[in-house]
Amino acid sequence: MRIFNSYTNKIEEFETIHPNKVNMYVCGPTVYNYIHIGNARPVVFFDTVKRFLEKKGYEVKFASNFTDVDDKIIQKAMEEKEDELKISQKYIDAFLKDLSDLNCKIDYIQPKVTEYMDYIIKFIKELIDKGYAYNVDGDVYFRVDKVKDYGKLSNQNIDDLIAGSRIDINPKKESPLDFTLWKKTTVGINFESPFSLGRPGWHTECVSMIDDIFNEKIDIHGGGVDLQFPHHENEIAQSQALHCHTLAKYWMHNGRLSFKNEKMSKSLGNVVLVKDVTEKMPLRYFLLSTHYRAPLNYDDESFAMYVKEWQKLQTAVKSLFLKLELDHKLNEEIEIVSKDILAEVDKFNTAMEDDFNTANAITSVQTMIKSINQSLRKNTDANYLNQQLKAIKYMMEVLGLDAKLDRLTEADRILYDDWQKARNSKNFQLADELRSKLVERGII
RNA sequence: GGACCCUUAGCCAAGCGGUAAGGCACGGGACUGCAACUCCCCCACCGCCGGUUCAAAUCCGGCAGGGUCCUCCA
Repeated sequence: MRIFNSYTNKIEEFETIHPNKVNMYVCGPTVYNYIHIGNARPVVFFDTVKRFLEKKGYEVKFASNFTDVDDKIIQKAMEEKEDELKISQKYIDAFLKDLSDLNCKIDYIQPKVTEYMDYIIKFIKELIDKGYAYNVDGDVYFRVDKVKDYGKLSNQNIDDLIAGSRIDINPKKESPLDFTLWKKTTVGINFESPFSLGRPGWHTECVSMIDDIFNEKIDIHGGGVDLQFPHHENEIAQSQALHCHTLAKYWMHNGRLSFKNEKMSKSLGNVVLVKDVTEKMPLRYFLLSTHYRAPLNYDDESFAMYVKEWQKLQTAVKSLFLKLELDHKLNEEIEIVSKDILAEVDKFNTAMEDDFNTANAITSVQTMIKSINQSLRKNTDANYLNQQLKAIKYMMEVLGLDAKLDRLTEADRILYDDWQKARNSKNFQLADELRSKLVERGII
């Protein structure tokens, strides 16, 4: 398996640090609002990565944080005259709901900044003790020029960064590039620390959590490209300072999502929230339709295409499942031995192993769909149909696409029989009534 | 000002030196009680110009257009 490593800027053979074990971390949301579909891209993508690694037999330890201490949350809390923790909890719940709707597994480790305060403080203290951080009147900054290779991940050199720096000059900092580890403040939620009453800086949160949860260099660190600089660069700097390593062996960054070729942002007023998109599976399908590193553009016209494709996919899988059920021939334990099906599954896996090329993997899904429809037209034997079902289910599980295949109840079978009888006796009015019942129950 | 990326049919999108995957739409057939679904066929010389090569969408150079990062942003 090959993965593009943003740190080295190369496609590399994937080798885990420990045999058969993958430790991975993805930067999670700052919970001050509902997430939009751009936020959903890394979530869905890395969920897919995890699914595939697990299918390959890796034991995956996956963590993704909730930033529940942040200026934006404080601001929101003041606006809504609500307690900050309530605000963040509200949006954590909403986030998890969106994830479930997008069929993302939510059983991963979910650290919150508020629950990690002791550890974060200890982490900052250690940086100060080792001379990598300094305290100025209660504010603590990280000394960037003490770390060599700063800028390697985002491929920028320090001199250019300083020259192009548009950050307002902060006289407390030794260098404009130094970033905040601890901010002295009494506004909003704050915590006691040896430095001052205040709260931690964003860049130190993830790295502290990783340090505690994994206790060593991890295999994969993921997030959106926009986090590459400065967030991930700063995480690496802190890790270099304390542990002399780059925090993660493979750094993975997904490309941005735009809306009608414009940046999706609140200021442009073109934000599409996940909760407002009713077609959740098509959304997931859409998010995986382009290679994760490429930019992805959302507009209603192209999204409609994916809605349609999803329906086609779902129809085929449901029909196949239904046929086997009605014939009492469903066999989920079957082994795939048919050469053409094996070849397609193989092609699918090859695409996924090639830096998670979901776009090409989806091609295999479509090929399977076509061949399923073909065999449903013919009188294909149940053995082959069961193998096809097994193959398509495997692919859909990896991609996290759920067609909701429920076993038929006795009542369902009777309903279906009655429908067929009505049709055969040309009682079309009754047939149509029964058909709409079947559709309603999601059977056909 | 610095760093970097993209441009493939009407639309979405693979490919990454060996002669254009796939999907949607369109058109032509078939199936069909009506709907829907489905099947078969058809559908591109890869932004423009030049270079390297036996061979280029794929490498190099120039031009045009679009975008990203350097600042909170997934």
